[in-house]
Amino acid sequence: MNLTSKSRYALKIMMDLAHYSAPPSDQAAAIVRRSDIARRQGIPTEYLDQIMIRLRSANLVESVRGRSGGYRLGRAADRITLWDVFAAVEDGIYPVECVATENCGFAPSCITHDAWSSIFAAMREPLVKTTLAEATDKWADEHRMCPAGGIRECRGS
Amino acid sequence: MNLTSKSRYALKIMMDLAHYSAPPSDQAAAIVRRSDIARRQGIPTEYLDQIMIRLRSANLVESVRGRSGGYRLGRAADRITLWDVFAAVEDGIYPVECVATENCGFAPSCITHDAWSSIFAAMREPLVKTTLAEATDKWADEHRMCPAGGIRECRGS
DNA sequence: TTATACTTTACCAATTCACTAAAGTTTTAT
DNA sequence: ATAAAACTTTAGTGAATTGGTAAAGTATAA
Repeated sequence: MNLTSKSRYALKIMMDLAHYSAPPSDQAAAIVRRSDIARRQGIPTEYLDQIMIRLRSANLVESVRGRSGGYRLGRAADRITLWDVFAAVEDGIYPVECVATENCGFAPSCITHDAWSSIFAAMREPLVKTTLAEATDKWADEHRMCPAGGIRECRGS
Repeated sequence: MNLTSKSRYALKIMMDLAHYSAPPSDQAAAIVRRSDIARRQGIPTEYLDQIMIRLRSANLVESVRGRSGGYRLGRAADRITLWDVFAAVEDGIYPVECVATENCGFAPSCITHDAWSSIFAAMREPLVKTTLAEATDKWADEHRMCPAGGIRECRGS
């Protein structure tokens, strides 16, 4: 399904942001420094920069420049799907070329074209239905973390 | 999801076999020549050979040697899933490394590991549930073809 | 015994991937 | 102002993978 390390890193970035920039109550989301994201998630800073550009172009993150700048989510985590994230950083997501092109096969009609269309739709569905909030909350639950607290204070046994 | 042209060709091959070697009633499945498959599906013969080796190792096809040799399905088309086909020709199917390895992320625990496991399972499901027979029948229905007749005689308008 | 077909191993050019590098630009704290 | 910290943009590159060729060999039926 063409998912590269950009998707792998992008999900880490978005989940990190969802967790560490979550507004405590009704305040604005906190700004997270890119160096903190890179350190926590083990992403080379220069490579993270490139991924951030794509996430920003898709309005999935907002950047704040300047001395105390950083990133925050572009909109609420429950309005961002996993598909949004992957589509933002990949150049095209499809299991095979057959899905990406209209005229994919042998004349007059490709025996597998319809099958690939169905496969693609079925594989895409869970990505469209799962939100960043769901993924992050599930992780936080399993690791018994306080959303606003950070890792150190409240790791489960 | 790591699907290469081997999967693309493999599905064509298996659907071609399912269609052209379907036993008319209770007879044995017909043998289909590799050159016919290659021609109909537009696959370089030498490359088709390599794919056939993998399909044969997985018992998805049987080969018959000799002058009037060729291939037939290894078992009934309704007992072959699309996942079987792709798993046979790919070296490993997973959206990202996170799924393939136990220790994928940053210590002490990867924030995205569980999410990727869920994603993988959800994307795999439709492939496991769809059989070659379903895919082929659907195509034959839409193109109004007689399973035993071949393309020429009965193409729909 | 020969034509036809399948099998196996080896090889390679082109592309893509994942990342590095370096020279900027922008903004804020002081 | 001005320096520090952070983000932006454009190039480049080594390694790995992909998609396909090539060639020599093996097996079987007519």
